[in-house]
Amino acid sequence: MNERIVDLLKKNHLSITDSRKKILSHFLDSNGALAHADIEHKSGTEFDRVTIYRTLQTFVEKGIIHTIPTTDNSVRYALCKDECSAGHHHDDHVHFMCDECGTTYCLDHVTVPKVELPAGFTATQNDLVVSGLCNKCS
Amino acid sequence: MNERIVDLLKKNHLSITDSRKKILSHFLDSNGALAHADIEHKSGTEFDRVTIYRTLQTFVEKGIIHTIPTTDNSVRYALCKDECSAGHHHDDHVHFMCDECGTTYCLDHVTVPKVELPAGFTATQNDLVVSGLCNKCS
DNA sequence: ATTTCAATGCAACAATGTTGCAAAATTTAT
DNA sequence: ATAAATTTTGCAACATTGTTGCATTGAAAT
Repeated sequence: MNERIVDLLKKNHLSITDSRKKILSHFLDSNGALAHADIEHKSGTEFDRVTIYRTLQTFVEKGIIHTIPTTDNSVRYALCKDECSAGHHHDDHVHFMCDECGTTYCLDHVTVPKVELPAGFTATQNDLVVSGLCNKCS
Repeated sequence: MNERIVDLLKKNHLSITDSRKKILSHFLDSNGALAHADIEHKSGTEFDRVTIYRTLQTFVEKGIIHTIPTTDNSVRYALCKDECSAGHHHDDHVHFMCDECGTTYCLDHVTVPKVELPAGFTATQNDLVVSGLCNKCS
């Protein structure tokens, strides 16, 4: 587990620091997506708020995590699949937000169907946000 | 134009006030979606910030406008189609965000294809967020 | 081990959103 | 049309969220 984290950081030419290792492990531990506040609570007073912001920013830039569009417009992050972190070619994501418990799931196996766009519009990324009840709440 | 606004407010049992009329007209004037900040700028110092927040909240509750999930997690609002404002049965939306100019378009005529969900998951709403270049920026 | 460079913590700030309450405006009833 | 009842607004104060500059600390390279 710890090796995987260190590898991920090395591969992206990032210094291996406590905060980065801890924050990455939070993502690996949780099956869902995390908001900044979640990480702040999980970490207690271990790290400065600013450090968490900057770490998340760095991870997004490196393609380790990605932001998720949500219906309640709260900022959430989730681990990228390998293909995503490799380059900066964005790919499509399907996410499920539970209206009851608020958990956000990444449905990686579901493919986003391509949609027809009006003339002159070109798409580089498709995000499908499905909301409803998850398997635990229904 | 003004009649349509008054009708819309009356239909939803809302008092007809300057701020509501003005904010609604901003939505009718713009083809895209608006953020709170957009409305604040368009309105100048005419209304208090709090009034704008509360007006938008009210409109969302009444189903006059809806929030849009965005990739940059900024809160945006757009007018609902009639079917949407009628009841509170959410329906599916397709939105397009231009990476260049940031304009958000509601693509009402595009239908969201249903996706297969894992067992135990039930969907009540599907939002598809497509990003790329709009017809003006490509 | 020492230098070099990157990352952190702190403080201060900016933006965004919320709440309570009195004043003003709108609607309803007389 | 006027007065009472209700809703909406503006103000103030506050809470949350996110950003920036800079000195200090820690990691990496020589």
